[in-house]
Amino acid sequence: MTTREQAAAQSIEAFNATFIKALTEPARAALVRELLLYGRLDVGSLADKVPQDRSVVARHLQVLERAGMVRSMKEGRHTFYSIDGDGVLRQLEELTELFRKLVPVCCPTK
Amino acid sequence: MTTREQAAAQSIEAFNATFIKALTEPARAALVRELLLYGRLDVGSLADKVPQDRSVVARHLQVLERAGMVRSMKEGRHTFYSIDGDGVLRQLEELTELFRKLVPVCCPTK
DNA sequence: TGTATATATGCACCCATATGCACATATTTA
DNA sequence: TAAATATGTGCATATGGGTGCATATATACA
Repeated sequence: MTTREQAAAQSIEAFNATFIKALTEPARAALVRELLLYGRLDVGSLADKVPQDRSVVARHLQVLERAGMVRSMKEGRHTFYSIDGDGVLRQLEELTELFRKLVPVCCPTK
Repeated sequence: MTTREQAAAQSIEAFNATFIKALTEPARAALVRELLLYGRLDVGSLADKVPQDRSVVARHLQVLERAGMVRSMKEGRHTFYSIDGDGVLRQLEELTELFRKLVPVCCPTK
């Protein structure tokens, strides 16, 4: 496998990252926005701020958590969610660093 | 508008960026992969390498171009596409830098 | 000119997934 | 224990967007 093939494979894998896909749904982006604003909310409070049903909100939050965008903390009957700032930043930095190395190999400016 | 509200608005806008959404479609990712491998191809050559119809490939390339992922160059009846490596890297760096500033404001680690 | 080639667009179809309801599960409180 | 509250899950439906066909547009060549 050539360097170029490796680079192509790596970058595709990186761009396919779950954490990027999670944000391409407007409803999920709206939830992220509320969490950025308020820092920490439970499912019900979030559901009050968006048009979707509580069950839908709960499922979107699960997707965001699997994607590493948010963390959850159970407290009694409530589940509080908050943005995983460090986690997101780390993923963004890795993606940027990878692509920084790839550009000279894959797609040099003529 | 508070600093926090500004930060939330900025980051949502950034994550909603077209260039991120463009890559979450497998067919488009496959086209990017071919372009990373071969550097520069016209629509027909790309269509030969993927299962989709030529019309579909043409449309995906339009999306990728609007997203700043690829550049196009018309030469006669051919349209050649190539990865906009510097453009992609710049967008990734801006996104990372923005979020780096946002984390202390929006979502500090407890 | 006329024909062939390359790409782009209008349109209808289909599929993945977002959605909401009903219900299940879990926890608190009277 | 019973009732109320908070969240999660099964299931049927709706919807957005990817898909291919037919066609339009543009360029090259005879």
